[in-house]
Amino acid sequence: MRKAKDKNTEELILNAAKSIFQSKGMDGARMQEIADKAGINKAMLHYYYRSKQLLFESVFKNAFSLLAPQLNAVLNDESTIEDKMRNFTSNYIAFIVKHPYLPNFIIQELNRNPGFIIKLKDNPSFLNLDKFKLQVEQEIEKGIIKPISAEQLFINIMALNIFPFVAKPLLMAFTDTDDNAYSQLIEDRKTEVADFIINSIKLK
Amino acid sequence: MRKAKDKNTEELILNAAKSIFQSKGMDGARMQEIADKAGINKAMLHYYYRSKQLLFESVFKNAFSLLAPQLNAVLNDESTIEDKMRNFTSNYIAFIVKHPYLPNFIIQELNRNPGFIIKLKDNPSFLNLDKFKLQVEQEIEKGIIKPISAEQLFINIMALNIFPFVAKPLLMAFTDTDDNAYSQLIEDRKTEVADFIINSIKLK
DNA sequence: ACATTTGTTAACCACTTGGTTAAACCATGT
DNA sequence: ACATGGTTTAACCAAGTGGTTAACAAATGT
Repeated sequence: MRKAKDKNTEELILNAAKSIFQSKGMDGARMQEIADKAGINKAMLHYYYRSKQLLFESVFKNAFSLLAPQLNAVLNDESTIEDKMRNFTSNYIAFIVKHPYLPNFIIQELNRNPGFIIKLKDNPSFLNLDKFKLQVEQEIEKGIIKPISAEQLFINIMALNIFPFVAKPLLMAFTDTDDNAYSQLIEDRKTEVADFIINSIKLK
Repeated sequence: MRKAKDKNTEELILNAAKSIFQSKGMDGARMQEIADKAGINKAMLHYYYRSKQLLFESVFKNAFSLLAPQLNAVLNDESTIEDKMRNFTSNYIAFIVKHPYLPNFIIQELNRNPGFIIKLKDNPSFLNLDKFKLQVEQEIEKGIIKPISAEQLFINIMALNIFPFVAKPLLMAFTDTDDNAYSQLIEDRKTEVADFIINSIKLK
């Protein structure tokens, strides 16, 4: 029974920590609150993760390893850029709808501690734009899409997909929508964003 | 001499608070650190602003009142949508380059406390999309631009302009650029973003 | 000149913070 | 039965935290 119990508590802590860290950030989170949420004693947090910093890093790496691979999968598959866009926006928005705190959490904590990403870059499964870059250049040469820097295109894709989640309260106020209406806006973006990008870069 | 000294200290505090709050957020900021940065005693912070919360709100409102009016000015002027795009992206990116912490600060703190924006919405100078919405509908009807919801277009504009600042560490890692190269990418976006939007929505 | 108001300081305070400790608990192997 | 190992707990701790206080300094009004 020992191993089962171990994993249970450890996971209990990690889930509670994820929930608290992602909604309140490293600075706003309290170890006691995480312990309460996990339904265990505060000392257990330190027993399993030694310190707040290490517990936080576990949560962060966990979150990052959810967000990044999907990017890689799409960017490196064999479909055309147009198909990539339709595939990606639809899948990615659906994914973030299920994990709405994730992008903001990662962005916020990377801003708090930019050096943090250096460790992640060493990981060989870290996102690599080379293949996508090559494809963009080839499609430009073939006259399929208009000239554009692959980096700029990539930034645009990320911006259009992720920003509406990160800036939700601001955009809700500016567009004067309530929660339901905003969810509908997001839902519409699953195709809107792809259309917007393709319209912009495709040569007819 | 009293008034001059008052304003001096008060402003000293506000500037120090702005700097600390914008880089560390409400939770990460320490009153002592703000006092040190302002070169005054910690008690002065409370003498002038009563509490951390009130000092923070002063900084926040101050920051917000910098970011919002420029949006309003562009959205409500008389130029065509194409001109608006070129004008806006160029001006707004130049503005944020000068205040790089601003968007992230506002977005982060609004996520921490979404109810916070309700107070701001009451302000009559708060951003209003009605005129822009009308213009979009008119240009669609005239066959100048393709059909698109004004809200979606607005979100796209905001996303393309602001996201590269908010997600800078992440995008630097993904595009594998250093600080200089990234600044150049941003610089290029002053025209790139407008082109991207106009290409997408303009009918030829 | 002097009383009053405003600005500034150092010392202090109650409370919260992340983290520790020593003792208890409990499943297991012998 | 009992020793052993990891697991869990309550109580504790030092270092901060935002905030207060009482005394002092400086300017102002009369």
